[in-house]
Amino acid sequence: MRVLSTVEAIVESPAKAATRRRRKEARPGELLAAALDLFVDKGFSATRVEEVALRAGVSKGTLFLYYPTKEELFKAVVRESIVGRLDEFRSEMMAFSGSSADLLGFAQRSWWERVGATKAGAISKLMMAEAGNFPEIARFYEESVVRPGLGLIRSILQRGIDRGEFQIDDLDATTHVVMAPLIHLVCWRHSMGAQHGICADIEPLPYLNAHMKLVLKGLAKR
Amino acid sequence: MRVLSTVEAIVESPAKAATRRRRKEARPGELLAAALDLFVDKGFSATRVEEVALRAGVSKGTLFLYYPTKEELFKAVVRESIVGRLDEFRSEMMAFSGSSADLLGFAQRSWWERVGATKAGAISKLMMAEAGNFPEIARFYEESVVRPGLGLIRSILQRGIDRGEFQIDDLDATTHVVMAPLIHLVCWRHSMGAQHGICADIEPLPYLNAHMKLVLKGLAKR
Amino acid sequence: MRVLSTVEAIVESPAKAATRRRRKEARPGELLAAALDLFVDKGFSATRVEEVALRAGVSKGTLFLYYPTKEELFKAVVRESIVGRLDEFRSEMMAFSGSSADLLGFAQRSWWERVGATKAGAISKLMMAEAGNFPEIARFYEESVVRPGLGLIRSILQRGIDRGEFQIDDLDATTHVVMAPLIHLVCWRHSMGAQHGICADIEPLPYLNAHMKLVLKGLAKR
Amino acid sequence: MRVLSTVEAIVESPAKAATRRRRKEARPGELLAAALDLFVDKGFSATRVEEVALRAGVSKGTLFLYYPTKEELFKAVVRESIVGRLDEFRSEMMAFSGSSADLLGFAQRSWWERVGATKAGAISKLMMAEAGNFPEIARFYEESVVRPGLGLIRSILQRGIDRGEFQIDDLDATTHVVMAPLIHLVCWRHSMGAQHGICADIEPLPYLNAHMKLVLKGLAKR
DNA sequence: AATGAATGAGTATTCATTCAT
DNA sequence: AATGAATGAATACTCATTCAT
Repeated sequence: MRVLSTVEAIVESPAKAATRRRRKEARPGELLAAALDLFVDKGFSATRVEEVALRAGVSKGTLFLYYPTKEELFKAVVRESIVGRLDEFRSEMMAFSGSSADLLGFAQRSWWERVGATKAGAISKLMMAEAGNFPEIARFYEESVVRPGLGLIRSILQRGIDRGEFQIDDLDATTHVVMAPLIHLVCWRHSMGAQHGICADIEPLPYLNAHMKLVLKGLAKR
Repeated sequence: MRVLSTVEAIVESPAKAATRRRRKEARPGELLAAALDLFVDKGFSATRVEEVALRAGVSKGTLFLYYPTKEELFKAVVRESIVGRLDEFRSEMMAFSGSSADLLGFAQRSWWERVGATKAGAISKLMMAEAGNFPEIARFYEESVVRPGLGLIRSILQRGIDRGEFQIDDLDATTHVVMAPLIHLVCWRHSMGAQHGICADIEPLPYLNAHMKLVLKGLAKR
Repeated sequence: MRVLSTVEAIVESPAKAATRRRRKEARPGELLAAALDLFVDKGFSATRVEEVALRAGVSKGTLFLYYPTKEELFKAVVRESIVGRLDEFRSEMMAFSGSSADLLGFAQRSWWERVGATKAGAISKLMMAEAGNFPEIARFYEESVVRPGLGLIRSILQRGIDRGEFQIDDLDATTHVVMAPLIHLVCWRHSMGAQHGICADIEPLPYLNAHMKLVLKGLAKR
Repeated sequence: MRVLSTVEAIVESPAKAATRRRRKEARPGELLAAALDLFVDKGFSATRVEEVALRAGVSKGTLFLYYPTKEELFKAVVRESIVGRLDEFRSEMMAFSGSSADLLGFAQRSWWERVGATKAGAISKLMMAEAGNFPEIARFYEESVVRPGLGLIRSILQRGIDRGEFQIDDLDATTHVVMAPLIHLVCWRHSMGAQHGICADIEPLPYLNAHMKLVLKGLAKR
């Protein structure tokens, strides 16, 4: 038995409604962030959905309102952490006008700042660990992340060859070799390296510098 | 300390006893081999102990006779797959008298043939995936594999510097960078690459060649 | 007892208010109709309240505004589907002046047309299925449907005996036997018979004819 | 550290082994009996598998050792309670040499004693309640129980016609009508009738007598 | 009154582990 | 030592019910 004052009726109602709506729109993001943290940390199976929900500040039931199964949640995490990032990169590369060596260095730093050093970087380790159990996701990941990523590096190397800057015998294999230390870095940081005080982590900046130095000298014509 | 009843003592023939003893001694190895396969393939949680037992040709109960928990089984798998290979390497390296470039190439090939291409190589992927859930075993792995492995590479690089063959600014970081593509190769082969028909695998030999070419040129003095 | 705010009072037009009131009065009926359909079809447990709400065109929350629990909804469905039909029958029977055989045939057809063939007929199947879980409602059903129904048939049979038309040894048992095929018909139609293409349904009219023929010949004096 | 005496080794071991084996062979039956009780009583959904297990004197997990899902358990209950019974009947009917009226009476009594009055009788009610949720089981039930059952009655009626004992217009419809009171009896006894002190049950023997009397008179030639 | 987002108790099912034989 | 039947804790997912708007 509640009597609304005219003031309440006008002012309070829309405000509250807005709050609710804002929560609802924020939920998926909050859930994905929580899930990303936990999946990366403990792996897929060892993560309990209830934990994810609690970390996102909602109840178990609410999670299932947004993602119908744990597996779908996992897929959404992978998708969300990556989509769009790569297109961004590609257009930047296209616009680059300096030497191919500089372009490669620029690409490496961009990747590190926008992916490798962020939570999204952990996805690589996650996929490494769970690909065997989720062929469907593995395919999705390879199509939408791995292949485009390799393609990007390959196109830089090709550009270097075309401009007479790089000398490369086996382009495909070399593409993999150039990318490998980057993947390795994020995998390490989110597995062994995450065991602080137990395993030594890799210092990213010196590592990235050494990587670029080695690669550029290794690729250089002459 | 169990005393055989006369009935058992009479019934059991010497031949049978010998067979059984041989089986018994082989058991742990069979179990570890089966477990390694499955752990590498599916990860720790997704592997059911019954599957391991079945693949090893024994019953579930028998497995627990040898390894009191699934975690202990996992640790035993990692431990067993690692022992002693590196000392072998080290003494070979010590004895090597050619150029440091040749030594590095030799080390890479030895590693690939004796570790990377074998089941033991899969351990790297397994540790990458499970380090977070097994800190103790991660430490063990770091101490007995990672650190010595890095040490080995580092000593080769140092040898190259000392002999005026290599020019390296940041030795520690470069050591990691040189090793990274090797770890990456085995990780890939046992995760994404294992999804035949779904994800493209890396061709190991061209990849290893490209790796060595890039690294040697990248390290070379002048 | 809620007091409308001035805003609401001003904004809400008389037309809207009327519409809403009409809707509001119609709600319980729409909900019960939807619930009846689903309960009959799928049983109590397998029916989800959300489905009921959806079918009635309201939200889940609204349903609970009218019926505080699913059980109460169920009871309301049964109660509502039963009320008052029998009194109608009774007075028609009282007024009947033909032979008792004709009266029995007339009663059978009336029942079929007004109950058996309608949604209300489905209640028998529902009660058969759920009596064990709803003792209170079973009692209610027995008192307001079964007993009066049997009483009606019984009084027709008694009329036949009194008028020298029927010969019956055990009146109570025979009453049950005469009624049984009718109950069976509706139960069947709403269980096995409803599995179109899977189970053969019973053709009602031939079945009812055969029933009447058998019963009348079986009851006839001589 | 346990020392077996020769006596134990010889005597105890086989005995115990036998006990175990006997238990294992008895399990399915015990589980089905428990499940039948509960399914009949509470319906499929309202029965918890753990209850079934406990009533059978085993743990939840053990039940799933024998039946992989609740639904499979249900199917097994239906199968077990019925299969074979019908073939039994059929051969007895074939061998019958008396009048068709006697044969019908004999069939009715046999059914009652061996099915209707036993737990298996409850299956009819169970199917009535759950057919909508288990089309697969409904089909199985109709094929293996309903159709053969109706066929049996139909063949008796046909025999009566052929021998000039019965006069029947619509054989198919009449078959249903003759069977209906029997199905009704078991449905009633396991739903409304089971609510002792709440709903009046049907007395089976007078009911069956009245049924046979009505049917025989109703079918008789002349 | 109406909504639908949120809740959390409840349940089928899995699987590491135990233990009688 | 070996077996495999039995256990029961753990967990994904459902759904009646609540409640802020």
